[in-house]
Amino acid sequence: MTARVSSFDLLAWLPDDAREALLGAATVRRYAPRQVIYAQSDPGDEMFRVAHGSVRLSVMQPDGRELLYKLCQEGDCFGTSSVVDGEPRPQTAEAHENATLQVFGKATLDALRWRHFALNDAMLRLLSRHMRLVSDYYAGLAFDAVPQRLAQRLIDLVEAFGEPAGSGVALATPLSQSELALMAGTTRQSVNACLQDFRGFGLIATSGARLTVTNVAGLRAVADKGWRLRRFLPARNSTNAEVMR
Amino acid sequence: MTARVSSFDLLAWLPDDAREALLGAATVRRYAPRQVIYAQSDPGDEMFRVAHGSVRLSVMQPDGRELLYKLCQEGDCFGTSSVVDGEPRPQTAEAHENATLQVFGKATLDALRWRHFALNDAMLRLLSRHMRLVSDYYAGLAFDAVPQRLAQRLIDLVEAFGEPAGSGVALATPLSQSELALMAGTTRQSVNACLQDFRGFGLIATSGARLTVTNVAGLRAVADKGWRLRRFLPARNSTNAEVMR
DNA sequence: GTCACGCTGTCGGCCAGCTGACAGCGGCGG
DNA sequence: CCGCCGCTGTCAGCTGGCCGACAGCGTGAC
Repeated sequence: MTARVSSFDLLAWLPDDAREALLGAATVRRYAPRQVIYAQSDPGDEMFRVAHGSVRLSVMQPDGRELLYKLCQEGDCFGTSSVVDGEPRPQTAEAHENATLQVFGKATLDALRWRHFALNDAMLRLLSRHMRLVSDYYAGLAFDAVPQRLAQRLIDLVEAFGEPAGSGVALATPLSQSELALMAGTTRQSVNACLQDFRGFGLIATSGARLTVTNVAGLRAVADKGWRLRRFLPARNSTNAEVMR
Repeated sequence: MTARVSSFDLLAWLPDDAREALLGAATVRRYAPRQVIYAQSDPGDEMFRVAHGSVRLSVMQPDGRELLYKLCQEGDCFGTSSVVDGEPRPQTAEAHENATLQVFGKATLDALRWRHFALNDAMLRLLSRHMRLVSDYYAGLAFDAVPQRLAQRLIDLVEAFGEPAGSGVALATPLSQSELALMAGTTRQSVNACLQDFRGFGLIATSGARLTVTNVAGLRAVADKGWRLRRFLPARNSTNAEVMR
């Protein structure tokens, strides 16, 4: 499940003329942090692209629990499924930081797909990628333990929002432990325990909501091979030490 | 999570001329039960449609655990993502019963998408549906308890493979409890306990591997509202009784 | 200053479901 | 007929992680 598919930028896969046609047809909208772009199970026939800022994609369970499965960065497109199949929105999208979005209506997209055939390929590819993302993500939820999932989320985050800083990679976006919990599909308390642990092994450093990853390779090892919370370890830690090597 | 999307039949969404063009371009292959059509992480550029029989789609975890997330019935198409994005197969496909498949190569599909524009729409829709299926499925894994998941899987199964029989709907496909466990993402033992329980409440009847659902509405109530295994109930069962009403 | 609020850090209790183990049972091959 | 194999049925024991609770801390409003 480590095969992360990076880019969700429809425009990047288009030849120049098609890209320009799309950009010309786009409406631009701005959103404030936490402002809802669309809500799960709403009808909808617009696709979005993040021009600036970041957007949270989350699914809400009937019982009220929430899963934050993707933080979109600049270039990422979302909201494609409902445009394509006319079914309700499968997820909620809201602005994370201040966000500027390009909006494409279904009618526009359909028309442009006729004029620029490459748009068909690009949209197929986009859906396919999104599916891989979702299934990798959920498979992790079902099969990996909390520390692994959390490590994986941190890796995803530094890949998308990391910026070099001193002894490691700092996250450009501040994230509370509760938000991390939503991403990893666990509770704040468990996230806290894990982060303590990661810090203890020198994988990350924190100062407030500011998080820096100091050992990406180590984190990746945790995400791949597993890890046990110190809380649950018998005595002098063995397994974790050898994971780190 | 109850919004099941039923059909995955690309051909059903096409106008006659496009459908016939596709059928004309298809190769036909036959597979014996348990024969592998393609394996997860293989490269691949063919899409398949079940002409006859049934096909298991499963994902294998690095640790060897397996999840059987869809049993394809006649008409269902699969293997689309790799055709579209050229990435490795995200799942393993193998014949469940004897199966006859129509095979469509990437080159064929690309060419036909030019000549029959509707094929673009149909493929987009297919991917979108598949994504919804996968995410609903996994979300259930992450959020629902074992009895709910199992009930949901049984409902899916009767919808796809049910045939009226006496006092209920019988499954045309015999399924072992281990296979049900793979579908529900749990263990054989838990499946066993659940089935006992369901039987005790008159939701299902079994004779060997032959399974009959006698109360679909009741099962749906379990899938939606929850349920506790009798094993874990305090004393005289309260919650379950009221779920049944 | 101080109050409120949201965050981090910590702990004990609890429980669903996984693990491993074993018994019984039916069908099939030799 | 016997032995094997894969299936169902059952149980005791264990454990990862959820839940509720509470303390401390920093920041911003008034």
